[in-house]
Amino acid sequence: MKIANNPTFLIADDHSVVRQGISLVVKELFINAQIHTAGTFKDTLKFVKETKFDLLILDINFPDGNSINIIPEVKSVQPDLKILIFSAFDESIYAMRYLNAGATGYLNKGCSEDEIKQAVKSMITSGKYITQSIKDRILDSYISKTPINPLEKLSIREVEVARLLIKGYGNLEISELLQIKKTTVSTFKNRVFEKLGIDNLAALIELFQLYFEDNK
Amino acid sequence: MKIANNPTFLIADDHSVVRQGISLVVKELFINAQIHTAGTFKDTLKFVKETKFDLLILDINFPDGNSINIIPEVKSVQPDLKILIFSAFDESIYAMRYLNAGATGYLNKGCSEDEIKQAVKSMITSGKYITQSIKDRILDSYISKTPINPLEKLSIREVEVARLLIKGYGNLEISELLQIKKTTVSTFKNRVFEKLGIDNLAALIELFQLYFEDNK
DNA sequence: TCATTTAGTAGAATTGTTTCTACAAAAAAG
DNA sequence: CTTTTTTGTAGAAACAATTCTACTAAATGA
Repeated sequence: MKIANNPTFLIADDHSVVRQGISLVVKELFINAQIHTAGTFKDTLKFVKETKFDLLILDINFPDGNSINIIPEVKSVQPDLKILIFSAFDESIYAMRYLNAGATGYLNKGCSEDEIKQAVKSMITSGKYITQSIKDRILDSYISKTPINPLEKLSIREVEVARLLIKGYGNLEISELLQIKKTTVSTFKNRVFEKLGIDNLAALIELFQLYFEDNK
Repeated sequence: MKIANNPTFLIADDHSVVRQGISLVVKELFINAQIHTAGTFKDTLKFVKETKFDLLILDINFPDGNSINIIPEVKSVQPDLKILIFSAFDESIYAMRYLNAGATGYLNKGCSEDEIKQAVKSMITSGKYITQSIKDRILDSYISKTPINPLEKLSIREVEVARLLIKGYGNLEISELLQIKKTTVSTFKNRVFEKLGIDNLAALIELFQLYFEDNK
C-alpha cells in the first residue's frame, strides 16, 4: 500500500469545534494534509464538485438534510472518494445503513484520539475502517436475521421522523422540515408505531431512550 | 477589563475531537493558556482536586455519570471556579438546570467559532456568558416566582392529567378515566404546558424525568 | 425473470385536539 | 371580610392528526 504524503481531506460536520478537532488530529497524522471543512450538506456537495479529495469525513447529523442522501451524490461526482462516517449515534442502528449506502468506514465520536488516527490512516491506506463490533454485527445479521435492537427495523426516513417526534415537533413542523406533506408524516408515524408495537409518543420516547442512549 | 495572560482551563468532554477543537480555539485566544482535558467524570474531579483552574468547560454528556452532579462537587473543591456548559442540547430546560446548579455560562455546540471565543473571553473577564434566549427564560422564571421544582406549580388535578399524558394516554382516554369532558382535559393540558413553559409532550416527559432524577 | 415486499409519498373522510371563552367554587391576598 | 387568584369544569369553532386507501420505485426473493 502506498500512502500519499499529501492527502486531501474534506471534513463535514455541523459543529465547528468538531471540525477543528478532526483537523488537528488529521494534521498530526499528515503534516502536509490539505484540509477543507464544510458545516452543511450544501457546502459539502459544493466542495466535492470543486475539488478532488482522498477522504471525506462525514457527520450524520446535518441541519439541512440527512447525510445518507449525500453519499450517492458525492459518489456520482467522485466515485473513488472514500467516506468515513464519524457519528455520535449508537453504531448499531446507523452504521449498517451508511455502509450499505457506500461509506467504507464508520467511527463513533466517543472514540479515542488514537482510534481516530488509526481509522483515518486505515481509510487512506486501505480505503476502509470498521470496528470489531460492527464486524460482529454484520456476521450476526448473516446468521440470524433478527435485529436485537427494535429500532433497526425502522427505515432511515422512519427514524428521521421518529427522532423529530421525540424532540417534540408536531406533524406539520416535521412535514416542513422534511419537505413532505403532513399526512405523509402521519403515515410514517403510524408505520413506526406499528413496527415497534406501540401506539403513543410516550412509548416511542421510552423505546428510544432504551435503545438509542448514545445520542440526544 | 484586564485579562489574565495565562489563564488555566479544564476541558471536560467525552469526545476527544471536541476536546481538541476547544483547545485549539482557546489557544487562539490565549497563547499562554494552560489547558488540561478530561474525558470522564472521574478525571474531571481528579484534575479539579489537583490543580486550580480559571475556567471549566463542561459537556453535558458523560458516560460515567450525570454531569450535573459534578457541579456541586467541583464547587466544593474550588468554589470560585467558573463553569461554562458546552452542550449539544438545544433544549433550554437543561441550561436552566445547569445554571441553577452553579454554572455561570451556557453555550450550544452548534455555535460558530467566534461565539465560542466570545463566550470563553466573557467567562474569563466577567465570569459569565449567557445567550439572550436563556436570559429571557431566567427573567421569566423569576418574574413568575418559579419554585425550585417546576412541577410544584401544578395543582393536584393538573399533575393527575400530566401523569396520564406521560403514560401515553390521549385526551379522550384521560377524560374517561377521570370522568370529565375531553375538552376539560385539553384545558388542563394547556395549563400544565403554560405553567411549565413548554408546548409539547416530549418536553413534559423530559421535565418529569428530570424531576424524578433529582429525588434519587 | 417475475413476484413480492419494503420504502416513500399523499388525498379524503373521519376523529382527536386546541383555542377561546366562560363560570362557579375554593383558596389566597389584601 | 372583601377582592383577587387559582382550580375545576366545559362548549363551539378552529385546527391538527389519524385512518384507510393507493400509487410508484426500489429492493428482495424464488
